[in-house]
Amino acid sequence: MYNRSPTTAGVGGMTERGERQKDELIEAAIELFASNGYAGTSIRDIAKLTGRSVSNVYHYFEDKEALWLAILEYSAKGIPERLRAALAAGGPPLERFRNLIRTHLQLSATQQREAKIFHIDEERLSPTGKRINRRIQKEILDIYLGELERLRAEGLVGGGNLRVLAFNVLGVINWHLRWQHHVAGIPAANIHEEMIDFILFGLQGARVHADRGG
Amino acid sequence: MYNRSPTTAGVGGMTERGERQKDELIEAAIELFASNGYAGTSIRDIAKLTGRSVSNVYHYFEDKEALWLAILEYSAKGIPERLRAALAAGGPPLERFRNLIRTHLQLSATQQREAKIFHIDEERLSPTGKRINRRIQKEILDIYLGELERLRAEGLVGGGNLRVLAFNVLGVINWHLRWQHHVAGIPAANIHEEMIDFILFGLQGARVHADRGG
DNA sequence: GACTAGATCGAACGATCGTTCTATATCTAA
DNA sequence: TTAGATATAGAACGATCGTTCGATCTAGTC
Repeated sequence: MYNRSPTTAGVGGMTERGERQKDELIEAAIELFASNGYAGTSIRDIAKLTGRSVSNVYHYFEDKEALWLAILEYSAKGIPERLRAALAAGGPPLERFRNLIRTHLQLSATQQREAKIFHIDEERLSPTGKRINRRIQKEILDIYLGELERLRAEGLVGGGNLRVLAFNVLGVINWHLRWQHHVAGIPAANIHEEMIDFILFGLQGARVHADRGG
Repeated sequence: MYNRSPTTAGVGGMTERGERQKDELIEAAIELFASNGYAGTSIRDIAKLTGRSVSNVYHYFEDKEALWLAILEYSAKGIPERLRAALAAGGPPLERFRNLIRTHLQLSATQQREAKIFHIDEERLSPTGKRINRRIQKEILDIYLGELERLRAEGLVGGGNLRVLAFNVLGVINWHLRWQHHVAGIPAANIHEEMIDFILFGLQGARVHADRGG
C-alpha cells in the first residue's frame, strides 16, 4: 500500500543511514537558503547539491517549508538554550552580561549560515513558520530584557526604555553577521570584545527622553 | 518598424503621462519588493497591483532588475546625498554627528520600504546590481568613518577600531527598521534620541583590544 | 530464497515565472 | 485629417517551480 506523507518522516522508523542522509540534506539546505534565500532556493538545487533526486528529498521532508523548519529545529532553536546556558554560569550581573554577548557573538560566528537563515525571508513562510520563527526571536529578546533589568538594578544601565535598549544591543550583535567578512586582519575575539565595550558603555549612557518611566 | 528594447526607456521621449505611470509602477514595486523580497515578487504581481498588463511593465522597464535599479535610483541612491546635506549644516563635531544619525533615522522612518529593499536580497542581483548596491552602502560607511575620525580627534571616541565602530553604529541604525513597529506608545523622536545617546556613549567607551593601532 | 520496509529514481503534472510577440488604442504634431 | 510615436493589452513561449506518482533498488529478517 502506498503511504501518504513522507515514508520516513512519520512515526515509521528510519535507518541509521537514513538519518545520515537526512542530515546531509539539511546541511545542503542551510548552505543554499543562507546564500540564496528561501524563495531563491529550489528543491532541485538542494537535490543537485547532494547528488540525489528531487523525490528523494520529499522522502525525508513533507514539503519545502518542513525542510526550513527542520533547519530551525536543527540549529536556530538551540540559540536561546545556549544563551541561557551562558547565563547559568552565574557571577556578578556585569560579568554575566558580558558572557551572554560573548557567547551570542561566538554562536553567530560559528553558525553564520544558520543565523542568517534565521533572520531573512520571514514573509515567505506559512503562518506556522512565522509563528515558530517569532517565538525564537522573542525568547532571545526576553533573555536580554531580563538581563537588562538586572543591570539596571545595579545602576549599570541608564534611564532609556529597556525594550529600545535591548533592540539596540541586538542590532549591534545581529548586524555583525553582515560585516564580519569585511574586516580582515583582526582576531575575531578582539572584535567581539570591542563590540561588548561599545554595548556596555552605550547602555550606561542611556538617558530618558520623556513620555515614559524607566 | 518594431523597436527592440523598451520603447520609452531608450533615448526616445516619454509623455508626461508616461512618467506618471512609470512612477506608479515604481511605487507598486517598492511596496511588493519590500514585503515579499526580490525573488518573491513577480512582474505579474506588480502589474496586478497597478491594474495594468504585464507587457505594459516591460514597456517601461527592460527587465525585472532594471525595475529594481530604478527603485535604487529613485530613493536609496539619495540617502548618501541627504546624509551629506545633514553634515553640511556644520557646527561642532558632536552636534554634527548627532544630526547625522538623527537624519539617518528619520530617513529610514520615512522611507521604510525603500530602506528595507536596500538591505535585503542582494544575492539575487546581477553583478551590475550588486555593484551599484554596494557602492551606495560604501558611500554611507565612508560618511560615518569620516565623522568618527573627526570625533576621535576631539577625544570623543575611544580606542577601538574605527571600522568596527562604524559597523556598530550602522547596526543600531539599520536594525531599527526591523523593530520600529513593535514599540508602541513612544514618540518616534524620543526613541531616536535614546538611540543616539546609546551610540554616543558606546563610542566613548571604545577600548583597544590589542593587535591594531587606533 | 522470499518477504518487507525503507531508500532512491525518472517522469510527469499543473502552476507560475520572466520574457516576447503581435495587435490595437491613444495621443500629438503637421 | 492623417502619419507616427507612445501606451496598453492579450496570448503565448520556454523555463522552472513545488509536488506527486509509480516503479525499482537495497538491506535486513524469517
